[in-house]
Amino acid sequence: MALAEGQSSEPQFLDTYMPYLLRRADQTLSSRFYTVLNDRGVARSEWRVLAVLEELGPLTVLDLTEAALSPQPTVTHAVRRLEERGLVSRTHGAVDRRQRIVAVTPAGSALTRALFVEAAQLEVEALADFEHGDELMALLRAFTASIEATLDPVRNEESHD
Amino acid sequence: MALAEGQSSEPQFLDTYMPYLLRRADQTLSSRFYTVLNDRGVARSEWRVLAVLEELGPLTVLDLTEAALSPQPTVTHAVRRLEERGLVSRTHGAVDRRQRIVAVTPAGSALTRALFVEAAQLEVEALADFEHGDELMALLRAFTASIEATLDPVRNEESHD
DNA sequence: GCCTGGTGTATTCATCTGAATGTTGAAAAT
DNA sequence: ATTTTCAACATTCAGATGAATACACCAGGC
Repeated sequence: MALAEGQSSEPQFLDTYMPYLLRRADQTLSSRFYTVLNDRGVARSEWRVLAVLEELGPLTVLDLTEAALSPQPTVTHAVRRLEERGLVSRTHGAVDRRQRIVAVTPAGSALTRALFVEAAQLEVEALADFEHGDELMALLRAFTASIEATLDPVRNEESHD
Repeated sequence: MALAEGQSSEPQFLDTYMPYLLRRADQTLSSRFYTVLNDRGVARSEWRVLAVLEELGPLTVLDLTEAALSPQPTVTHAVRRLEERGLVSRTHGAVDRRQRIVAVTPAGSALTRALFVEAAQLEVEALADFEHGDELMALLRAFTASIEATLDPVRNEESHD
């Protein structure tokens, strides 16, 4: 990949552009796990829903949307497909009948835990040669919290009710 | 968001799962810029192509695929759409006539530089309240390099020819 | 009760994505 | 030169995505 002619005006944009660095790290790290998902016939949006449900327990669609970092229609579609495969169930909310409470079924939980194991293995391998994994995680959590505070300075409390 | 009943078996998977932390940081950080892209009618895959071309100069489709972190068909589609809008040009490779050399046009360059400005502004705002931006970036670069070395231990050299 | 405004979820539909495959050209072997 | 093999890119097509919108239900005022 030979370098080009002019282009000295924007010498180092990408190398100091945080979203690019984050995405590049994610992409590089996750590529092998995406192969696993493809082999299991699980879309990435479905994996995100399953992982969050397994981790947090039954949730409404809106809570799922926030936790799974996905738009609400994407979550609804993913949940429908997962329900058709018997991996999650949907029940009407008791207090608010508009809400749909989504929960993993035993089959869904088994699949998700199996994926957790594979994901954890790949993570261990990836972090084996890297000294500062804990430090990086701590910085990422702090960074995310910082941005959320900047974007939305009002509600510094969550799930307080 | 009340917590659920059982689920103490996997207490903290997501909070120590690097891809989730990376994605969460990216998502939170990039949400406002995605609004900018939507307003400009630029798909994310197109933005990635434009940004890389502006940064690195004319590239083949394969080099674009690597740099833009996108699958080859996605890049080809994005390039076709950008060409239809007059934002990039495609010429045949001189040495290898299978190759297509993709380059930004002046119009594409102007648009991309405008997007760079907006992206940089949002980045500055996001990093304003965060002390360890440089440290985080350095760790991300080192982490990505570490994974790449793990995945592909052979070629420790790139663009050496 | 009946509106009216607001929130949670589903649906629609145009578009994007990407796995699989095709096409074209280069390179090596004979 | 012809064949074979491989690499670069394009195309196809089934499915995923997500903005816009519709629908269903709740809550407050009357």
